[in-house]
Amino acid sequence: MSELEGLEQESKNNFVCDKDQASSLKLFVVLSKAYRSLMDQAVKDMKSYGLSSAEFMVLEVLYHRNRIPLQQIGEKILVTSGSITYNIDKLENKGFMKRVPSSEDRRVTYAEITEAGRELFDTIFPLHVSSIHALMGGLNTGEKDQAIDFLKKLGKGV
Amino acid sequence: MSELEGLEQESKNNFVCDKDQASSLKLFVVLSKAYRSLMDQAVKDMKSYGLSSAEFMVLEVLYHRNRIPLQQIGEKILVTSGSITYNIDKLENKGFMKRVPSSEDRRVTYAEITEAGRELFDTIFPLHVSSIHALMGGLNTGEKDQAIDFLKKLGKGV
DNA sequence: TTTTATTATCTTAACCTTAAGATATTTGAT
DNA sequence: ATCAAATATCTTAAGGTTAAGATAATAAAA
Repeated sequence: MSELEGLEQESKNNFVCDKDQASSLKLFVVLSKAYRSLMDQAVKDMKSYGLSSAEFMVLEVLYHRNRIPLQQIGEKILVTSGSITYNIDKLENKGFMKRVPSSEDRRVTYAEITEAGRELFDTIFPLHVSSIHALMGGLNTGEKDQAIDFLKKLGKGV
Repeated sequence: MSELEGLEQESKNNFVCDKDQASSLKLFVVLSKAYRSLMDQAVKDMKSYGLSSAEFMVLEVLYHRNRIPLQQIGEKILVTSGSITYNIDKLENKGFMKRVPSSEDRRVTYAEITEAGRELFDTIFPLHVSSIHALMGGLNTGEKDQAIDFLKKLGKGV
């Protein structure tokens, strides 16, 4: 299939931005691409354990906190209450956690990891970490530390 | 609301990974957070022009290519054909682009930017660039260049 | 030439997220 | 003690993405 059919022309764009802006834009594009390709792989890894990325993150929180109000999970992983309800329902149906009503504050429901959930996570977390580590193979340790530093600054700058 | 109700305990986690893995994981977390907070702001900016981020990206491609097969847009911005159909429909309804059937290959439909689309993008692209530039204020120019280098390596490492 | 494989677009259903708002409970102010 | 504001969870509807597959057209192979 030929791609030239008469009218095509490359770059009518006559907007030129200064060098600083250009490098900011480039950074944004490169960051997006890196994030997407890494996250795609990470998601595949989590799916291979039978968990969506949101479920994985919730379970990770529960693994470290054992019992925590639903609300606080949403704050930690930055999703809305609707999404928490949805994902907690799924994890509860799978038997990896259960809801426990608070006796102190009847508005509150705790999420509590079950033995099955803990066993699952004991198994998959090391696998996941080593999968992430492999993804980061493009940088050596010193570069990673610098990259961490830059990305922290970027995140805060917003 | 007290957060301690009897059974809580911090970190039952007894999995310890080596230092390299730990810094890979940290990098992944920091990258995710930076991406999300930057992208949240960028999306707000695009919404302020009346475009979703996907619509913005499609229009950006069209602005530079003028006319391009639908398929190739999906390849450029990494979305599936279903998503292209959805977003092209919206842009076409808004009058910013139109479908043009190829006369050479009847399977192919070109997306072609309209004058209205070009005018819109002439207006909003400089605004968007300066908005992105502001978001990147956490790093100076040299740091940006280094960050770009690292992120390229990371993206390729996958 | 006929068949087979590939390609481009569109359709549909499922999934996941958010925003808005409903309900119930608790806290704080008067 | 009462009323208003704040908080936690859930519900619903809408937006947007993907995966799978339907359809049609072209290219390649037998």
